Amino acid sequence: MIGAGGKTAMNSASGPPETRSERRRRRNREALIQAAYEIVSRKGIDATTVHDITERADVGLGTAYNYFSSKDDLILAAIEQSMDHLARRIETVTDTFDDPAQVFAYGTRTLMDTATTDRRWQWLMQRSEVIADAIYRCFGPYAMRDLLKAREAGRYRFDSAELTWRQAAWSMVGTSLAVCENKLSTDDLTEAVVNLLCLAGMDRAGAWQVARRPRPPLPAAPASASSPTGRPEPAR
Amino acid sequence: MIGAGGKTAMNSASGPPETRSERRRRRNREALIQAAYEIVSRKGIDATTVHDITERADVGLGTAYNYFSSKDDLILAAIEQSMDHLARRIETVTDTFDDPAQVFAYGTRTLMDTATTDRRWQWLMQRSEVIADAIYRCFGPYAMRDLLKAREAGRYRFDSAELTWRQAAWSMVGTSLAVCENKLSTDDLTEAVVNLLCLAGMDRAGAWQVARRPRPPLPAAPASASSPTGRPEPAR
DNA sequence: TTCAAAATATGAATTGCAGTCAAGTATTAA
DNA sequence: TTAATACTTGACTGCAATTCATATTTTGAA
Repeated sequence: MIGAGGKTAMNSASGPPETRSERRRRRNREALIQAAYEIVSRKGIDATTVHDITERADVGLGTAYNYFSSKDDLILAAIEQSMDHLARRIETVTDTFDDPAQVFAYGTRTLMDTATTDRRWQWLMQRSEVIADAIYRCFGPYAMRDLLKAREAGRYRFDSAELTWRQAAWSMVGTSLAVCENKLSTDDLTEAVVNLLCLAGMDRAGAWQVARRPRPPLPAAPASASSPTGRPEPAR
Repeated sequence: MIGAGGKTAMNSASGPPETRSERRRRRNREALIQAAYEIVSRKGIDATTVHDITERADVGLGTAYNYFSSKDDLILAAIEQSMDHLARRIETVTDTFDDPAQVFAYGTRTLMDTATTDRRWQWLMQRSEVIADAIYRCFGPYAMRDLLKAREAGRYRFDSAELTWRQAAWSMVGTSLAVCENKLSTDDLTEAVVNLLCLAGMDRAGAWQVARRPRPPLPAAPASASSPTGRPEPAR
């Protein structure tokens, strides 16, 4: 599982005990999401067939449609789970920051680093309309909270957090995609963060100052969601 | 034709006279692009089939593949032509501006207005990874020139025009898409422009001042590239 | 003007995949 | 034990992109 196994762990504590069939349903659903994530990571969204996924999840083809309304729906669930997981890992680091302006800066930078470094994310970048929206939704609650905190602290100066975050999310996708396609270098990411901080209303000097601070590493990811680096294979 | 018929007009002035077959090739190519544009405008990219396009262009199905390597390639050509046309129309307006900071502001605002208002563009937003890249490339030469001019004039303050424009292009797509999907209102576009001006290094007060200036209308579009407004029909 | 080689055009056939559904299997509750 | 219900399954359907063998047009040399 990717997104930390919430349900499994909570079972003993709360909720009605699962029946056999509930257990099977949950297993199937999770297996499908996990399989989808693995195959997409390897081949990219377009080259992944529903058959690939169900085969890997070891269920019948039709079963996928008992849980998800379409191939895209299934893959989206996998993407969201992985984003959710990343958001939590980022949170454990930014929780230790003193400067509220640095929280958003670290988050956006780490997101772009991951998108351009992790083989799994690189494929996703190709279908950017899906990704951008997923980023907006999955990281949105964290990001907007961080934006607002920094504004209250007088570090940022924007009008609508929602609009600012939407623009930031899309620009991150554009920037990351460009890095994946070697149109930008990894070094440009610092400047990209600077621009985002300006978008959020910092002055340029202050933005450079924040963006240049050393970045503590993320906590290690659990095995099934680890972050292999390198180029995806040229499948399809 | 959409993107102003360069070749046709130049013929009498320069270049070797076209042979019959060159003329036919050009006619076919243009007919395909025009047909692609019309059908996509009506039904959206996904619901448009190559068959639709060749039928409308009045050529055989296979002919499309003599000119374009794939459906996407063909549709991309149509999109680029229409963007090129819009860029020129914008240029005729911004040529009259005195404040260099206003040129980029007008361009980005008009682009988003068009994307959210013109039925033809609304469909394109659905495939945003295609659009964002096309915007980056087609409007890039104009946009980066305008960015640099404004920086020289001391109105903007960014580091790399390329990066700034890339981020701006993607955020415009994200913003426009959100407006198309009624997640943002048209009124938010002014603020979106303000944020973009901040991205380019203006201070917020100055940005609001520029973004609020009255915007002269675009020159009327030629018939084949006119801008019908309203929602696209819910095809597919 | 004639003709054959080269360039194009054409649409029927191929290919490949998303999604459906009738039939089979497991689970539940009485 | 059994009937009803819920879920699983993979062969099948439908559709659209792309290919390719054949037909047509164009060209230039004789």
